[in-house]
Amino acid sequence: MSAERLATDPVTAARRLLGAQLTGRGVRAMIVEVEAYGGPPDCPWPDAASHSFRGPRPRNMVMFGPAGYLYTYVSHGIHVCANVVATYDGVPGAVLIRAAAVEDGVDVAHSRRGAVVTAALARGPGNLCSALGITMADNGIDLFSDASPIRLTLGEPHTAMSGPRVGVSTAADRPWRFWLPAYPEVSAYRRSPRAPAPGLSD
DNA sequence: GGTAAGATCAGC
DNA sequence: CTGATCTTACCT
Repeated sequence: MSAERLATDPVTAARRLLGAQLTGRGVRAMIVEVEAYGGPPDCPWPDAASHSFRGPRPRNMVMFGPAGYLYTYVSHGIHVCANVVATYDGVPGAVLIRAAAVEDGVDVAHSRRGAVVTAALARGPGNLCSALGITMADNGIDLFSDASPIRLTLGEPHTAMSGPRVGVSTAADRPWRFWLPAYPEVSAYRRSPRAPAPGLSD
């Protein structure tokens, strides 16, 4: 069971997810950009930017479960974003999948995204879920089960770049985003307009 | 029961 | 830079 390789701190899990294959509904893509998210103040990896920071809630329950499960949420009422749950059962942590390079099923991904898009079909967490057909109905599924419509296959370690996470208003300087160099799917960095001046947070 | 903010994206 | 669009969480 490869899920054991994700039963570790969110940063290590994030690095291990780079280069992994995510297969969903006729599309196979290699993960090229991720962000680590931790838990409440009293856990080993406190993280004010994490959805689990204020403890378990109906929405974030799966973040508190075992590693290797899918946590989805709706952002700004518009986009679905996908996380892979990390850490140990009972300790919250997750890795947001921000971008992937579509390697198989390009036509399927293309039809889901719309005619205008040419390259970078899965650039950005919302676009990625759109391309792979991931919805809120997939929240809580086991990514390592043969029965799941979305599946994950880990690969070999990669050399990664790192930097601050995109769009978060708290802990804005923490370098918990990781990506593989030279992929056009990697997002441009955008600091949240609500974040304090660089150097003053976290 | 009201309201404000948000791990986004596309179009000016 | 701004608007779209809606769920969640927190307040009264």
